[in-house]
Amino acid sequence: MSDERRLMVLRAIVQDYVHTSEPVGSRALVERHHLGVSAATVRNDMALLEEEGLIHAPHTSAGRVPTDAGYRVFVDRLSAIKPLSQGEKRAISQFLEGAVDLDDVVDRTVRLLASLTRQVAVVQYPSLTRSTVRHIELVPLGPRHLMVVLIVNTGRVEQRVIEIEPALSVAEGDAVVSRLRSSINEVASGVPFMAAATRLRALVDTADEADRPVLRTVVSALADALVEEREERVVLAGQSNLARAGSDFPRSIGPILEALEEHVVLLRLLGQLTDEPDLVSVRIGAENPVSGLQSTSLVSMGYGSGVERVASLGVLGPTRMDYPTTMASVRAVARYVSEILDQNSST
Amino acid sequence: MSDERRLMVLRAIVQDYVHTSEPVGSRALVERHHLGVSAATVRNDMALLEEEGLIHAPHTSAGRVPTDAGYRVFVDRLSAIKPLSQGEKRAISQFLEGAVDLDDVVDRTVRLLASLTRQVAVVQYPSLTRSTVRHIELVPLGPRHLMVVLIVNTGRVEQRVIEIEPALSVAEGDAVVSRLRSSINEVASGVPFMAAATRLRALVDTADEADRPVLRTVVSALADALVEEREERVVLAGQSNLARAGSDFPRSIGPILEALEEHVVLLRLLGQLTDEPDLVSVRIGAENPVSGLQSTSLVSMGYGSGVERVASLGVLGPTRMDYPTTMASVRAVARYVSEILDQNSST
DNA sequence: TTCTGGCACTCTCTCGATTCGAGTGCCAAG
DNA sequence: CTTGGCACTCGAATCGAGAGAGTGCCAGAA
Repeated sequence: MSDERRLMVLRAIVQDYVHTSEPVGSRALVERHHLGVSAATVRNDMALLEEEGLIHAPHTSAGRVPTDAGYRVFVDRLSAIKPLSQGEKRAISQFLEGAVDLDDVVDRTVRLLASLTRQVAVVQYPSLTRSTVRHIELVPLGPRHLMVVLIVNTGRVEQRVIEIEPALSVAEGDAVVSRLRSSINEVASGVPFMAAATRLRALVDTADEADRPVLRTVVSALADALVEEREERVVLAGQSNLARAGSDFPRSIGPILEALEEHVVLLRLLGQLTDEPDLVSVRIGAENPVSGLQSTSLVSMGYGSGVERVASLGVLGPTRMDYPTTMASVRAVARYVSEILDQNSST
Repeated sequence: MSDERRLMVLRAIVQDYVHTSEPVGSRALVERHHLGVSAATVRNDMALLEEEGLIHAPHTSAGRVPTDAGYRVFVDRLSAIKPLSQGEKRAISQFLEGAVDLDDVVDRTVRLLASLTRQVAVVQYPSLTRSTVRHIELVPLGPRHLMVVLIVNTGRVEQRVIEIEPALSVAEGDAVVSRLRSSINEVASGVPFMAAATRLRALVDTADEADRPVLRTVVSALADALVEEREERVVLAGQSNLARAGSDFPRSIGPILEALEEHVVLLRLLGQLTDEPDLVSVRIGAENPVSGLQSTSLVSMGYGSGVERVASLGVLGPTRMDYPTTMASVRAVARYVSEILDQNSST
């Protein structure tokens, strides 16, 4: 029995269903795809596919619809990522070139991804876990306040205003601050976050007795910023695309929108990627652990500067989506963003 | 003829309709509200209200529904902002207290507003137009690159990496940078944006001949950041609330979501507030110039530190909304955020 | 004048019955 | 193993009747 053909049939079903969004029957199938067999044969194959749980009939006499498992097989074995046209590639790079800073890169990326795929785009801010400190700046704002600015090699800037005790003297304030600035940068500049945090803590103990109280406050603010979970942010775009595809969702799109507002959950989801680099990951329907997103698929990929993955981006849409093209778009965008970030962080 | 009573009837209609979301008939009206008259009398009043264009019957024999104009009259003349309970106020201030920086304030505000009103919340980032420069920092990143960091009195930080020509010499680089840093801060620190931009440009001409090329680049980057329109950003939350109230929208919620993604348009909308401070502004249905938002109402108010309005925030929902409570929430949140910002910018 | 009760009328919504059609499952023959 | 044929099933669309809610209007009361 032709395993081969059965998979062809599955592929045809997925393609047609994605295209028409209506259950596809045996007759329509043989007409649209020139499988060399008759409708009856296809029906037999369909019965088998249904037994295997790859397709499913909404009711006795309607056509078949792929199940989550069916899409899974399709994605894993029956489709290749469709390469983008030259024009599309150019459009992507042009759109991203113009970004002025990290916020802008992220913003443009998410919009680009949404308009490219006509789905909901999700972009995680480059995470700090692998980042290094580029520079730390201390700015006195008066005798009792100091602004601590942490500049990250990804281009991100993090700042805190701290209150210091005792107050800086007018006479020595500036001198103290520049002393601290240089010793802090000496131990932390160019150092990865985790290491920087421990080194800084060590610095407190070896520092000049007089500087300790202030230094302690500064370091604790920095350590705080270094492990800051808030960094873990996501940006969304294209929510309106959900409404367009509204009929694809069994219940309303409400639960989906709700889930999308739970950024913490989204982050966890994006974090669960298989860690293989340069590989598009697809999570289909109920494979998705988040309630509310069980009728959606998430196509995502890591991106970041250099070889190490820094964060993830992706798109979310109905399980009935055009996987090959969506995957192509996600991959292309992830690569271009990585390039852009590379350029930025090497300057 | 009792003008008075007719307005009472209008108010009752609005209240009932907001409550039940179904057209309200004369019988139900006299039962729920103890107007001292009979249903027939109310019917006569309704006929008049309809002539005036304040209410409208979906079809011959259904109840009446307020028109946009009807809501307008209700908001302007028939309702008072319902004060929040002590507990709600406490909850608001507690929720906002914990914010660590400006991004966090905005983020918390928008979420708070969304969950408080159960509608879509919109918060504009504090605008720079009235802001002053708190400090400008130059950080050398190598011989040919310099990071310019602009710190604003609202707590916002803006940064740019620039390429300089000619390259800084290893020997003199640091000296040049600190010379520039101090002269720049001398003219720009504490100065409002517009003034700072012109002063900086003037500085280029009076500066030491040798420093000019670098200074020119720095100043142009700063001027760029100072007028930067990108500052004009909005943050949204609570989109899922649209789905919940989905039946209130004639067409789907798609167009609304689309409109919400056009941040530029939203900003214009928020900017069109009546400028009276401390006053909640309401734009109802078709009063709203944006296509796609014509079946929604926007309740907004300015906020900001000090007396001057810095930006706006608000909520967007179906025209059929509970105006008194929504207005109360918006006002309360706007006030608290202003307070928070006040505290921050005075440090 | 203004209000009220009564009554005929209109329109939507719901329900059930009927019909139609697409698609299946199965079978017997190629 | 494939194919054509055929009976069967079940949802979707159509139609009509009936119910119900609400109005508009009128004539009489206050």
